[in-house]
Amino acid sequence: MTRYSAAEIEPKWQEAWDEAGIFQARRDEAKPKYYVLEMFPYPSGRIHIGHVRNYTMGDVVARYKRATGHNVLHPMGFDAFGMPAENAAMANGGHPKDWTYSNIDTMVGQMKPLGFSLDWTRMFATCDPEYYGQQQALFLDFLEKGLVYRKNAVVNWDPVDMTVLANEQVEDGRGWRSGALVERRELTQWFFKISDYSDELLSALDTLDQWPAKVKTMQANWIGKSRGLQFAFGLIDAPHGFDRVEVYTTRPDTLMGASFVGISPDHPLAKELEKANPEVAAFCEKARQGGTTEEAIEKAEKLGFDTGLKVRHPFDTAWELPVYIANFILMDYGTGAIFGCPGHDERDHEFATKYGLPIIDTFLPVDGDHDIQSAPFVPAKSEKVRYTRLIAGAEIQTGEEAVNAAVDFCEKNGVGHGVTKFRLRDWGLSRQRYWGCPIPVVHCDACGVVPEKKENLPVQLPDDVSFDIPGNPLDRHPTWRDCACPSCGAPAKRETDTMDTFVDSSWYFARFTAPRADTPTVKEDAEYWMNVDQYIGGIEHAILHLLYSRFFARAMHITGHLPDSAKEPFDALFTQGMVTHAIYQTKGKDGRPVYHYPEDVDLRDGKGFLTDGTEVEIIPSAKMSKSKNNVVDPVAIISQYGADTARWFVLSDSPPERDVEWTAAGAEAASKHLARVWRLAAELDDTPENEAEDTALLREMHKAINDVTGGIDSFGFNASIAKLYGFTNTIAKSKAGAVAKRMALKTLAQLMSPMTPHLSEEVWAILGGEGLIAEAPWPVADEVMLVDDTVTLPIQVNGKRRGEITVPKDMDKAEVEKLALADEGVLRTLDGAQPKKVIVVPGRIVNVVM
RNA sequence: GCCUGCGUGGUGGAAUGGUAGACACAGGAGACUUAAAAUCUCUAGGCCGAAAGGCCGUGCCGGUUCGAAUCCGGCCGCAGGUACCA
Repeated sequence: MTRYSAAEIEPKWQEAWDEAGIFQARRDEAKPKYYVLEMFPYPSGRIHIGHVRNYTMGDVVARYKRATGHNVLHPMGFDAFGMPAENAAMANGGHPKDWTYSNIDTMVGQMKPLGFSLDWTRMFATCDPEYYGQQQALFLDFLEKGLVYRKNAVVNWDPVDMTVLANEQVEDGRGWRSGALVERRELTQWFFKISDYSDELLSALDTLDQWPAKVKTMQANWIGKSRGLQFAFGLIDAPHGFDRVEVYTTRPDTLMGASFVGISPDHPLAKELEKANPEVAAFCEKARQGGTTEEAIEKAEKLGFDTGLKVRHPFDTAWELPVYIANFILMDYGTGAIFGCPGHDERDHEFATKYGLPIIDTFLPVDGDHDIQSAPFVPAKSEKVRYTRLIAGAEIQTGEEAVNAAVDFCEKNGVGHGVTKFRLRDWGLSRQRYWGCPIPVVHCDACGVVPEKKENLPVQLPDDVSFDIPGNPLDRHPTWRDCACPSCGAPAKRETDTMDTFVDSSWYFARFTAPRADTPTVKEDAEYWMNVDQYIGGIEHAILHLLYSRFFARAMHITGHLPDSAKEPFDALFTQGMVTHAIYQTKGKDGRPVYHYPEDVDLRDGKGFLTDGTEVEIIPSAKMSKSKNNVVDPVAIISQYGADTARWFVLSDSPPERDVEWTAAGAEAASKHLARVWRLAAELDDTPENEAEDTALLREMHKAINDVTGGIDSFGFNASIAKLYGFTNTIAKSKAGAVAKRMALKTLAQLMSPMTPHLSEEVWAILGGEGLIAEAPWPVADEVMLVDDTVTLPIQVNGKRRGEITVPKDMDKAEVEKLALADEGVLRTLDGAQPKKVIVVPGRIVNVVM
């Protein structure tokens, strides 16, 4: 070989690793274990550059940990259930199963050439009956322990297609296929009791010291612990059985600013009024229109309906407040009823202004005024304010203090009681869809809801289904539903709801420890491999997936499937940024957006055109998403430059946690650099030794070991790569002898090996390294070689740099000050003036203040 | 709407209280070559200046500090999440 050829060396070394079987994980008590896991992909069809970035990061960690003596588990699988497979079946015919497994084949075929150090023998897809059967077993165990139950909850209902829609399928309040106005409709659904663990899931965040602070903050806010007052307003002239309206408020201190009571359209009182009053019924119907997302509800126009009913204010029985039905109050939150305080709440202010309700202040800025009529006064709860209509506590106090005082006061006076509530709701897992894990229960006329027997698991999905009409094919399957009641044996019907795909991804990390076992986990394997030492995935999973997994680990512990120590299953978390790309969109005949692949769009002068000349609308920087067609296929880069170049390239430049707008500029340069490293090794001559040059090179080598290792340890792969560029330049320019250079190059190959494993093996072999570099121990920096004797200090005058001095590392402050004041640039700037003060920060800087 | 981040040259980015722009891309100049490719060398934030040097500069406005890209307050823009996309 006369030049670097990725095509020649990469398959060769992949074979060598395979033959040595070094990536197959086996329990070995003699070594510390290390479990590194990247969030497994959805099999959308082809891998995209974001996957390459994600899995390369994981592979760097896996290879580095292997080199530092760890017994590494690094598995891969597929999150294979979900809507896109059904959408594909609807759009193009075919079966979700075929579509999914064929995608998995393609993606595995694309991943293997990248040379990831994965234990492929552990691979599974969540749609394998072997996997989801064990998930059904978990479900039954959870059910037995009271962790699962049924209740009503709202879904997006498409009244034309007569089907439940996912939030994604609701566009501007209308069904994506029918175009009909979506309504919120109640359905009986299965729930996990995650809310029982709210407090624990919140407080345990403090123990996750290797998680990003932002993820913990997001989860804490999501769980949303609040202290408030629950009390009842007495209704005047209420319908029979409705003499009270129970409300919950986090701001009881503003009770004297109340101007109305609002109830949800799904509140029992609203439903009662609806029966007798067609006007109420019409309003409630309108109020139920639109999707179920928090965003849709919050952003919708605030609508209210005055029921004509009044309640008495608890502290002034002569004070009557009107009762409104309002579309922004959800039955799922709190009690489904609120009191409105327009003076100190944006939403209530908007509502009061619209319906001409009074706006009353209860507190104002400590010194100053605030025009409460034109805008609400909403300071942070921690800020001190001056109360004008005080319930309890000091006149001037923080909102927080006032809330506590008000709760105490109300309790003493028999107006309700203080309660702690959480925003976190129970996890609805029912999906009215085919391509998911069947919920293993049976509905029997005599026995009710009966769990399926474990020996009958898995409850398998039937293959003979069609997607030509909307709705759940399991509901209309002629025979699949029919079964015998596991309890009494009478004919019964299977549950046709399947599980949310978040269930599938909430325990796959545990399954990887024993992927073929005939129980969900195996004690010895779970105890040995858990926890995941390093979990790596997208920030988009910061809340739901991670919170659900934390709950699941607890539930699996309770049901005996995970040890107590695995209740927090991910020791360290790293959230890598997303790879974003512009979306190219045109409008179809029906006015709906049509998305175009980047490779089909010509960019000229900031505008994009299709091959037929049509201009496309460019939506900048969005998460790569199959449904938006803004994905970039890495195959072109891999086939042109090889896997190592692709790996090196996705790690260079951008810090791993940051989002990157994808651009292929620079792949060429990455490839050139790898070729250069290869050439340095291949063309190593036999220059005789030269002590000064050799030592200088070896010093740089130890610094490189130190810096590159530090970069990998802290997920600063871009920083490691910058150092590796620098070290390569140093070697190339060095006049050192062949012995020192060989040592430096072998070290360079090792330091690069987590990123560019194939090239590193090749260079290692060329230089006569022993065995596989993948099995060589990681180099260790010699502390002595890292220390420089002198240091260059910048000298500032009034914070502006005017010169620099080079001094011995440990020179004392007074001496440094003297030299600094003698500096030419300093003297020129001082221009004879006496410095007022000189600040010397040893080893860092000198600042002269004049 | 709400929660969480992010914003630095033509571009990706470095610097987490101490020399702003490391390293790299694109650019410019040059060497080698008949030529090209490959490789190598130099250059490079903006403005003024022949140079020495000076002034300005990290989304915008203000503050703290001897010193702020970094800390604090307000604003603008972008991204992620918002419980049925995964």
